[in-house]
Amino acid sequence: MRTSQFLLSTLKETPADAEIVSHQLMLRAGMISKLAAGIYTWMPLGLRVLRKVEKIVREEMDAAGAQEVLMPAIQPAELWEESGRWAKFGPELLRLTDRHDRTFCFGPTHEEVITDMVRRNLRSYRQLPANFYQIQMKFRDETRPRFGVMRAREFLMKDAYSFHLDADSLADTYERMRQAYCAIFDRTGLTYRMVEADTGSIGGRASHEFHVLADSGEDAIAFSNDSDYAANVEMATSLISDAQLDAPEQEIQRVATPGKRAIGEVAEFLGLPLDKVLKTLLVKGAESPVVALLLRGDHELNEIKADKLPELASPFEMATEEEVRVAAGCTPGSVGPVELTVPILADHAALQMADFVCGANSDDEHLTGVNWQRDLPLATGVDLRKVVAGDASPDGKGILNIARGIEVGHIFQLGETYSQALGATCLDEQGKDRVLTMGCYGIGVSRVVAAAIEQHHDDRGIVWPQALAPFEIALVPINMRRSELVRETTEKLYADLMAAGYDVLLDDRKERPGVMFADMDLIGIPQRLVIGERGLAEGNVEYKQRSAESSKDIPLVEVMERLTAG
RNA sequence: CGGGGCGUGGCGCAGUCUGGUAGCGCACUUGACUGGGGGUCAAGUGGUCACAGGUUCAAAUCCUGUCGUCCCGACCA
Repeated sequence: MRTSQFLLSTLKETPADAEIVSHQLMLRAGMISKLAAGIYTWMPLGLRVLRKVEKIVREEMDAAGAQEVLMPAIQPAELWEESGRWAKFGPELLRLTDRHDRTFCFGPTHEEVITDMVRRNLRSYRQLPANFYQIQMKFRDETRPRFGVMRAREFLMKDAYSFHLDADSLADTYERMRQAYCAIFDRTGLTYRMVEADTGSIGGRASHEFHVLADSGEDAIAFSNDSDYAANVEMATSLISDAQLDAPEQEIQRVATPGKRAIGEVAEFLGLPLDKVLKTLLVKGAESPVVALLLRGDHELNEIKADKLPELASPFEMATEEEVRVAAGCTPGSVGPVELTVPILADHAALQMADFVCGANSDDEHLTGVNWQRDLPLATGVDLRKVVAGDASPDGKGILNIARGIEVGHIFQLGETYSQALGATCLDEQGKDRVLTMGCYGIGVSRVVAAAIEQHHDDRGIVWPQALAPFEIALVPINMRRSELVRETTEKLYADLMAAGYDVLLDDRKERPGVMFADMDLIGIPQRLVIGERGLAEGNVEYKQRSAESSKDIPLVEVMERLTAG
């Protein structure tokens, strides 16, 4: 491709409404163009990258035995009523009415459609297991679309659905998908982690998320420094430490803490570290009106874990100020477990505190020097908190680090939720009708593009991994219009590289070198060859990797082999 | 959903408070010079000032409403 025939719509200035670097760079590089909130046109440069991701995904899905289909973006409401999701889905579901007053939605996902396709077309266990995928635009009417294509309303997604007669078959395909996902993300050249994930309301046994690591990621991931263990922070279990409980040294004492409500204020006021202060949260209970949750002051409640406790109301909800007043007789800031008459659940770490501070169940007062067993009975220990960096890895190997990640893939075992609701069945070997069990596997294709930039950029622009780059090699001739030699050499190189199968971008614009360099850097072409008279006089061209600090001269005659060598 | 900001040429912004013929930088066009990291000079193109209504002799500017867009928040005691 020649720049003279390619829309290179680069900007020097950063558009004001782009918050994160991938969004800024995608706009500046001219990859995307905004049409409305969360809705973007993929321009030629951006589309090339999107297609690279798609190609990798498609190849690996095919290799893993999945069959490609393409389902409608517009889906009839009836189908969603059958699955029960027409009512369940909120305003995120974009609903439409056609001229005949029939109701539709723009598909945010395709479980219903695929299950319908399967129930109409699959009859026999001989056709199973079957795994279908598509790469398609979805629409979710997010409350607050942001970060460009990272969290867009319209986005390109690969979704796959597998169908099985039994759980073993599902587990087989699930494992195959897990491996296919690893192959896919390996090939992108991105640094990622596969993590254990919350199966959420959908249920099912196994669930893994794939996260591209980047500081701007919206999710926190905990992973061991000494094993393969990795989990969403929401999911990571905290190990019960076997450390001995320190013996009490202080007497229990009531102290005034006027106006100190937040745990940090109390600790600061008393001149104590956060981990000496016990945090008491009152939440709505399942059977009693409120339940107290105890955490060490420096730990945070993991609501996902709390939500799963049978003692608590589901969904998880904090008690109101009035409920706190009724149960503890004080404002939320002064609640403590001593002589509290509601059910108490304590995080394991909270049970190992000694001589700690807690609320006194009286406004503006706290207790110091509190100790388990002596001053109050040992509470029931549960896993309540979010893990923090430095915690022991739950598999017993190494300690946990925490990194930010961008969720780009999610696989999970769906079970019979949709096949049951829609009546997707097949005959088994005995000729009996059996409800199919399903797996579901997604990849946010357009999000991968943004995630790649979040992970690979510098102050000059994008630094594409070779596998995702819109072009692999940039040819930058210096003074092509004045020098016959430069022009001929460049044209020959261009033809040779194209013939060798490279995606090459020849910058044949009538621009000054600085402009060409800046543009090639901004759009992130991983390799660059500069052809100038100066170098050619020595028989050299200048080679530079986008990620490298400096360039080096290489003999023109060796260019082809040097590039092939990487 | 709640709160806040912003809508002025393709992009970034000034002008709004204090009403009086719409400006700057970048980009774009043409020419000259220049020619290895966003160059210089000159001449140009391009704007119903988001939209609707109102006040006024006069509205980008004041008032009312609508729409768009961005940010923050949705309760860790």
